[in-house]
Amino acid sequence: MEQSSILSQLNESQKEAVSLINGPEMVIAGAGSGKTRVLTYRIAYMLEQGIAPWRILALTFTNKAAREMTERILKLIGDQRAKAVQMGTFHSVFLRILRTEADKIGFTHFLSVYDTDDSKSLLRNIIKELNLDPKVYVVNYVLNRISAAKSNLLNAEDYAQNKDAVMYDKECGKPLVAEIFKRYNTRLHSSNAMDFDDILYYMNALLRDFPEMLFKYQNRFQYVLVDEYQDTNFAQYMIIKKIAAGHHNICVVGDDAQSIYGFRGADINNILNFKRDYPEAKIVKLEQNYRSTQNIVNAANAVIKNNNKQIPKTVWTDNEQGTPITVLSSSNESDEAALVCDSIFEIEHNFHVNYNDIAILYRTNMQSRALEECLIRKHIPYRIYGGTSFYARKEIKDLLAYCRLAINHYDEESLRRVINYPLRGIGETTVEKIIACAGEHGVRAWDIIENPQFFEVPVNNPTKERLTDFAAKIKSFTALLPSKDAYEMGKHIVFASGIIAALKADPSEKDRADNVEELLDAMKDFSENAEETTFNEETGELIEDFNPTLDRFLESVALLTDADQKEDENVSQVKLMTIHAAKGLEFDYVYITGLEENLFPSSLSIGSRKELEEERRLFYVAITRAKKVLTITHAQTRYRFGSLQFCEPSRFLDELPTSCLKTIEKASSGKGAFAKKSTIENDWANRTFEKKTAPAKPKLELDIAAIGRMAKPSDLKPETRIYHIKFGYGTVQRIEGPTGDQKATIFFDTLGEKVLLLKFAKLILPNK
DNA sequence: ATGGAGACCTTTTTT
DNA sequence: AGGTCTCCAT
Repeated sequence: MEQSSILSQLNESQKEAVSLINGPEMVIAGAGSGKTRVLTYRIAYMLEQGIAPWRILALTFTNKAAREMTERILKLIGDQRAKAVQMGTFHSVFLRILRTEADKIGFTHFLSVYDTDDSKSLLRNIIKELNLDPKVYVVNYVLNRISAAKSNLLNAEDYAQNKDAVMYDKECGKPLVAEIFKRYNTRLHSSNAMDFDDILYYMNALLRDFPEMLFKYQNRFQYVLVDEYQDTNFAQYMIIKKIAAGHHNICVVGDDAQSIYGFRGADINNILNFKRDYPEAKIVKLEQNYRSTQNIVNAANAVIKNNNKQIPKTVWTDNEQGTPITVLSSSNESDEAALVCDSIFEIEHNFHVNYNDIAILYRTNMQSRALEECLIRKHIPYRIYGGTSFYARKEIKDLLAYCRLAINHYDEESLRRVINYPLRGIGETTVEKIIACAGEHGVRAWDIIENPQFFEVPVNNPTKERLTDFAAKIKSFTALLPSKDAYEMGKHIVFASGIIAALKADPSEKDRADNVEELLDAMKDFSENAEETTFNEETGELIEDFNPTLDRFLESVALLTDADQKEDENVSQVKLMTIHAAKGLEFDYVYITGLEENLFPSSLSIGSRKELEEERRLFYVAITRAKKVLTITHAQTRYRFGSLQFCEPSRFLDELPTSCLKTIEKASSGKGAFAKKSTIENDWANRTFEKKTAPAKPKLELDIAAIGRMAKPSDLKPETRIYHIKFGYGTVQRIEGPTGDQKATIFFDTLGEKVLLLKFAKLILPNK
């Protein structure tokens, strides 16, 4: 065969991974080895070989990854056919299919997707209805159990039959989880709704129970590609297996060393056992790292070596040695934040590094607070990814609930959400009566609301009238759906529902009103710009026609993840995110913070080897995000649950090879280099920077931690007892002056009155 | 009904 | 510590 121009841009193993398009193949792609490149080139190559785009199913973990890949393929082959590749997340591709085939599994095309909040809210209601103690039946526990079951393809009946599951719940003192599960599923079903896990569960059920469906989709998807295969769970594994059984053209790409979603049911064995599932499978290893310096690659390798279970591979790089990794020790989290911010300030100032090329990573979202405070203080632009997402906000959920309800009247969670918002005199008691009444009659809450007279709900007549009024309003929205696009609908609903009036009536709700506006903007953008390429299944003809209807907007929004947020390339901001959120990304400069025992590795993982190995993989992922410079920090104390905790440096620090590190002062005693009292000086900062950062003074700061914590201006009021390193204990007399330049008058026990500038004075708030 | 004070709980990680 | 939830007073 003639050498394809696509293949000529690849190294030998990449070429191998791309060009073997028939038969099963597993690509083990080490960090930074060009995994995305292989996937996109492979698809481009397939298209070039004449494979019809709609025969290709490519599954990713984020919409963003899918979008980027489509764009890259488009660029590679310069052909609109790229858009017709069935590329998307597991959830979005399968949801689309389930909508098409909804009647087969007892749903309608307009089914709702419950997000985690909706699921929790429904569970809370069920627990209440069963008169169970919500302190015993903790929603998170119940949801986790149900989610894990569904991810393993167990439905409520299977669960109730499963001795291990039932036994486990009994031992936890929660014997009725199976019963809650059953009711939860019944309610989801009668609400014409699915939760996230249902999308996978029902997709598998569709293929399992309907041979014609299996045939249809096996035939449609003759080539299956799966990205991040190490993070697939059992349900995903089974679906892929079923579809791929048709043509055996399955290509999975992943890295067992980067499997970090075990807690969510991802099973690393899916990748470890691929060869067993497909004995004829070709295994290709991508081991050359193009991303990072040698120091970083070596450090990552040394860390991951401590894990037992893995596919043997040697990641190496031709890149330069690079800057050694710096490990910084700080006395507490604000000190840690200050070290990071100072360092960022310096590199920006001295090397004109774009803030976009800098990322601060952490194990848990809560760690972002101290960092954020410091970034604000130092005027460093930043953006935090994750945390409460836009679409989880109350006002946004309210508006979306109206939208969902207009499309799917049976959506009980949406109904509950807005039936009395804005207030229309339908209280909690009435809602509960409706739900109870619906249960008795075996109908939906909506049926009752539409006709409260008929079902004899025990509420008074004015209330009944309010119910029918509400139903009429929703139906009036529904009537507009066929003729209006998402934006027109959104605009109409915002006004007609009274949401905007309610928000505008209260000046303190200004932010919320703005957020609603923002959602409308998103709807507008969707209505004007969304496009989609579909195809005629018989003729393979491309159809570019797209109707930006409200249901399509909701669909696009329901499965969004934080990673999917649009990037604004024009702004320059330091990025803050959890390590999980950073997977698949890369940055020139990376700061990994909070390398402390019980935080990273998390206290919840320390108990088992398996979970500890997952934490180590997480550390591996974190290290390998860095292209040029990696800085790792840990704090000696940290506030947790409102009280000061002493923190041992993470065991992972000891796994970093000294040859990759900057300077190490060996501790005179103790096991590892990072035994409590040792510090690593940031002499990298001293050498390169004109303006030195104040060197850390660990001894002094340890003392601070022992006495109390650094006082914030807001802590200081007259009568407050404080401690000053030089002047000793004293009592605050008064605080005066403008914020940021305040003066404190303090009466010291031994020295008498002194006036100190808060900006400079290191005042400590002693522990009681 | 509305709001405020106090209890209480949080912490992995997220599709 | 800080946010959410609950219960009590208005």
